[in-house]
Amino acid sequence: MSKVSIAKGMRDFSALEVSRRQYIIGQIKQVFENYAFQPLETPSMENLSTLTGKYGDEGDKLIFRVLKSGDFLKSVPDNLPRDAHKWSPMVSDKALRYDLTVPFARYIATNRNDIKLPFKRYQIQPVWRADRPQKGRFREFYQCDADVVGSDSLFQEVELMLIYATVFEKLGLKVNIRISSRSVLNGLAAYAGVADKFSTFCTILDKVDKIGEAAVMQQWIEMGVTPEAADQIRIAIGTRGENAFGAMEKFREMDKALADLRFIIQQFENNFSGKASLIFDPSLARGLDYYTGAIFEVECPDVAIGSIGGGGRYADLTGIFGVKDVPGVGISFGLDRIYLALEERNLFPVDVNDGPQILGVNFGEKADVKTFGLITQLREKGIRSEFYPQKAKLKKQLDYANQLDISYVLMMGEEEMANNSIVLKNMRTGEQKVLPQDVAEVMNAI
RNA sequence: GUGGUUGUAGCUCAGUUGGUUAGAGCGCCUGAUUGUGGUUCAGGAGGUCGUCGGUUCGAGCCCGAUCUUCCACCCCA
Repeated sequence: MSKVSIAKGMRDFSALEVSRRQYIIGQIKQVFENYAFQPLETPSMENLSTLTGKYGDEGDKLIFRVLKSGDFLKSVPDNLPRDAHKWSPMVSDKALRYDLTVPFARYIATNRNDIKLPFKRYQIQPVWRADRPQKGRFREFYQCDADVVGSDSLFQEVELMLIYATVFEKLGLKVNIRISSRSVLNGLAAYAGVADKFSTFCTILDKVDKIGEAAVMQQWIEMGVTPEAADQIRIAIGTRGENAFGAMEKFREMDKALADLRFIIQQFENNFSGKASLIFDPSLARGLDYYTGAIFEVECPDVAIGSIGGGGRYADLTGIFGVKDVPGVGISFGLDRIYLALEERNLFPVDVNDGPQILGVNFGEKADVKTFGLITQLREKGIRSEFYPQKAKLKKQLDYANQLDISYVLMMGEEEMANNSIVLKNMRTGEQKVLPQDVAEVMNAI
C-alpha cells in the first residue's frame, strides 16, 4: 500500500465519474437557465466573520478555517489559555465556504448598487464541511443552488418547485418534495408551550422518521411539553397533504401560512404533470436559522441516502450584511447524493463513449509521420483520434485500442507505403478495408 | 466532537489456537504468433500484511497509539 493518500473526506474523480457528474450538472443547469436564472461564482474562501454565526453553533464548528500567513503567532498574547475558541480568531481570518447561500448574500451586499431586483442566480460550486465522512457525506461536495432575491411573490416558490420536479423528471429519479412552513413549526411550538425553545423542539421533530413518534413525544415531554399537547401534535404531524391542512386548522395563527402553502401546491399541480409529487408535510423541520417562510426538502423514496435537496424562504438574509428588506427564496441540489442515487437505481444513460474513435498505429520509420498527418486531418474533421506515440509491436498497439474500446484502427506500414494505401480495421467486427491514403475515404468508411 | 468498525499483490478477497519461505481469482508482463487485438496454452514479475511502537524465543494474527474506510449519534447535501 502506498504511503501517499488522499485527505480525509476528499475524492478523486475518474473519467467515468467526471462525465457522469457533468451529465447531472448539465441537466440541472439547463433547467436553471430555462427558468432565466443567471450563473454566479464566488471564491472558495470568505472572510471568517462572513461565515461564522450563520449556521448555528454546530455549523460554526464545521467551518474549515484557514490559517493566517506569516508569523501570525506574534499577535497572540502570552498566557492565552489553550482554548481553541480563543485562539481561532487570532490565528485565522478566512475560511472555506460552508454553503452557497451565505456567500450569495454577501455578494448581494457587496454589489447592492449594481443589482436589479428581483435578482435570480444559480451557482454550482463545491462547499466544505469539517464533519466526519459517511456514505453520501463528504468534506468537499457540490451544491447546485438557485435563489431569487427581491421578491415576495409566491410564484417564486412555485417556480422553484417546478425546477425541482423538472430536473428529477429529466434524470428519471422518482422523488417526493416535502413542503411546509416556518409558521407551521412556530405554531406547533407555540401550541406546545415551548416557543422559547424553538430549535430544540424542531431538532426533536426532525428525528421522527428515524426514531419514531413515541420517542419524539417522549423527548418533547422531557423538555416540558404536556403529554396532552404532545399527543395532539403527534396526531397532527402524522398527517400529509389535504389531511394535514385539516389537522393544522386547530392550531390557530397560521391561516396565512396555510393559504400560502395551498397556493404553491395548487399552482404546482396546475403546471406540472410528471411523476414528482409536492406534498404538505407538517413533520418537515429544517433547523437552519434563516428560513422564515416556506421550507422544502427533496427525498428519494427508493434510496436510503437522506435528502438530496432542500431550501426555503428567508425574509432578510442580507440584513446581517447591512442590506435590509431583501427577501429571498432558494433551493439546493446535492450533486453527490444525486449521483449515488442514480448509480444505485442504475439511471445513468448508457455511457457515452467519449474515448477515441480511431487509433493510428505507429510503424516507425517514415510511416509514422505520414500516419500522424492523417490522424491530424481526422482531428480537424472532428473525429476523436489517437496516435500511438512510439513504435511498438502491432499486437501491443491493437491491444491498447481494444482496452480503450477504440472502434477503428488505421494502419500504414511498409506495404501500404509502397502502394499508397492504408488499412482500416474495424475492431468490433475484425473486418479490414484497404483504402487510398485520403481523409475523405477514411471518413466515409467509419 | 462521542462510541464502534475496517485496512493482506494493481483489483476482489483467503490466511486455522501466535510457529519455517504469506496464498487464490482477476489484471499486468514475456513467449507460442519477427505486421493483426478481444480466445487458448506456457512461463514471469509484483506484498517491509495501513503506519509507528510494545508483548513474545517467534506477530499478518495479541496490546497501545495514529491514519484511513464505513456505521451509529450530532448535524446535514
